[in-house]
Amino acid sequence: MNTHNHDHCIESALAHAEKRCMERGARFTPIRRKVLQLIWESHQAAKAYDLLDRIKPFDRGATPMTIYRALQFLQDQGFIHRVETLNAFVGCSHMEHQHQHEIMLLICESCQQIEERPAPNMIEMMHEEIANSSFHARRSTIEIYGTCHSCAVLPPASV
Amino acid sequence: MNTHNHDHCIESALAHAEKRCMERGARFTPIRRKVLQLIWESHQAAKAYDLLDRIKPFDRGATPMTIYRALQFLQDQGFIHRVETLNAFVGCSHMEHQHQHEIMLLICESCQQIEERPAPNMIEMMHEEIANSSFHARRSTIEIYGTCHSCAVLPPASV
DNA sequence: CGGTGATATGATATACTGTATCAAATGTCC
DNA sequence: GGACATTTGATACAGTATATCATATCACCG
Repeated sequence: MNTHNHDHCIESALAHAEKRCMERGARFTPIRRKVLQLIWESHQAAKAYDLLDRIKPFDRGATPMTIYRALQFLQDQGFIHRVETLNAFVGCSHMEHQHQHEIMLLICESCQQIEERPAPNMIEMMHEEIANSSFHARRSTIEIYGTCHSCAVLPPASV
Repeated sequence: MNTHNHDHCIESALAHAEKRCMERGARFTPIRRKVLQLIWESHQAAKAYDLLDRIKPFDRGATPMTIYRALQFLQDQGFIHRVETLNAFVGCSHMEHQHQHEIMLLICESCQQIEERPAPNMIEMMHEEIANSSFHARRSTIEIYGTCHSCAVLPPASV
């Protein structure tokens, strides 16, 4: 994850989002596009007020509402995930999937990069483990903290 | 979970906490005890500022710091869990366990009651699912939203 | 086209959540 | 009973998020 063409990540995410909006008749406005682009500038989670600071050079009148509205839209469309344990947001890297709630976020405590992974077997095991309490699960938030491969091998290269 | 002697829950939790503090040489001060008691007044998650309002009749000079310090202590001791998706706190009902991080919280969207359950198999499955990404997991937050048994059977009795 | 209703943005205020800091009080232990 | 650590008091402020009303833009249809 450390050695990749990150510009491609960004372009790909934006293109994918644009396509999805077309299909759904949703409006991928300049603000929404810019916020998504800013979020994708790294694989770390972006905080709302950091995004606000970073969008101001492009949108001088931006306020918290500007950001939170865009974030809400991007979440509704499944373009980003909220990282609950960080009060922050990260780009969704599995936009092609339907069950985007059945994922887990792997959060590296060393480099802060976040990897999204589908967790179908884990979710199935969860349903088994709650079966005898007769709880009907509808959605789940799964956030795992630890050390990513890169950081386990060598000191965190660049943050 | 709806039909139980809840006074017993509270007394049991307080007694258990007191015992643990004794063993560890930690101080179970009146403030800490009161906050834990208030949290245990229901099986729903308690918000910090609600706790503040509710402690004021007993501690007129209480401030946010009063609450947050007590919450920090109770968390450190493993007496409560933070519910990340709610910014709220709930009593820990498995104080006897050591691996108190390997749990999941089942949150009923109807009655808001929260059940804590150990999730050993789920955690093991998680480790399997992340093995090929060479991610080393250290701790996890798992919060499941859905419908509890009581609410599936009959309309939410009392909130 | 031009109107009309829905959607998006601007602008302001405010609510909610959580932490920093320094001083005073209390407990612990020799 | 004095020294040190822990807890609490008190004040300020940082960080996160939403409510609300006004204005602008878009989509669609007549």
